[in-house]
Amino acid sequence: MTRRPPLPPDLFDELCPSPLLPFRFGDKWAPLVLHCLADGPRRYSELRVPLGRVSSKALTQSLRGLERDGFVSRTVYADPKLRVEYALTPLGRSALEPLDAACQWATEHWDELLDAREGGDGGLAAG
Amino acid sequence: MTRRPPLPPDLFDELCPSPLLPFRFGDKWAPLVLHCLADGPRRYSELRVPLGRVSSKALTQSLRGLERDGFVSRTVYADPKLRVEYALTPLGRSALEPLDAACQWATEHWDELLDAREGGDGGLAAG
DNA sequence: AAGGTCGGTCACCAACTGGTTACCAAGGCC
DNA sequence: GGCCTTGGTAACCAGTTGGTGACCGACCTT
Repeated sequence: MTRRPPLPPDLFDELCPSPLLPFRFGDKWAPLVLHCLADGPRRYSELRVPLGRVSSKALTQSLRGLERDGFVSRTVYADPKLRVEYALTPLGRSALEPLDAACQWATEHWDELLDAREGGDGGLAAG
Repeated sequence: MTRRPPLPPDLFDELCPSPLLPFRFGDKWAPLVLHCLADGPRRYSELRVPLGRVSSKALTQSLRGLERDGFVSRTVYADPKLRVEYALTPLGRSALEPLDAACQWATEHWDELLDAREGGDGGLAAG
């Protein structure tokens, strides 16, 4: 297992468009999970760090959904002790492209999105 | 007003990835609405045709959300009689790019998506 | 005058989403 | 032995989403 830096707790800070952009990929946490897996497999407990407010139930749900739909693979290692790793499948990796495109679009039009929201009730459509 | 063909009732047939793709843009109907507006303004009743199963309430909700977030504009004409037209704003038009990218991705990976779903319980994550 | 179309609103309701809390077994550490 | 970590599951509950059906005024046609 290559040594990669752990996922920082502030990976998704308040200004990151990912959680707020009007695109949804799967459920609430799915796009963030995919993003977390972009640079290699991660363990369940690793994923919880940057997501912060995710409950174990919600994360499990997201992961099960992503696994069921073929975006991530789940591998259990019992080497010396229990370890579960989630990794992107080729399908999941290919999905990062449109996901990133959506994220980049949101970043580019962030100001317009905020302008439109001002004077409204403060929520993106279903977002 | 240029003469454009009316929206066909079968615009979104069962095999069209739009309604099933795991990306969500706003609420359930929003991406379809945006797609319907791609080639020019449409009236409320025009939009109901291709959407088919949408209730007036749901369509209104979608449109209100898209309007609030700056994706579409709503214009009321009382010329001789009441007419309400919805049109894409520049922001809404720009959003078609990542939306189409997502749709194209889903089309390209349609087989894989179906394969993954077989043997599952038949639903895309939150889709 | 009667009925249809247009563009909705309102009340009600069922299903789904997602959060909280408690709980669990297996293994490691002190 | 006792507690922590890991990777969850189960029960409960509140909020949101979205469907149905009734209804509405303004306008047009017959």
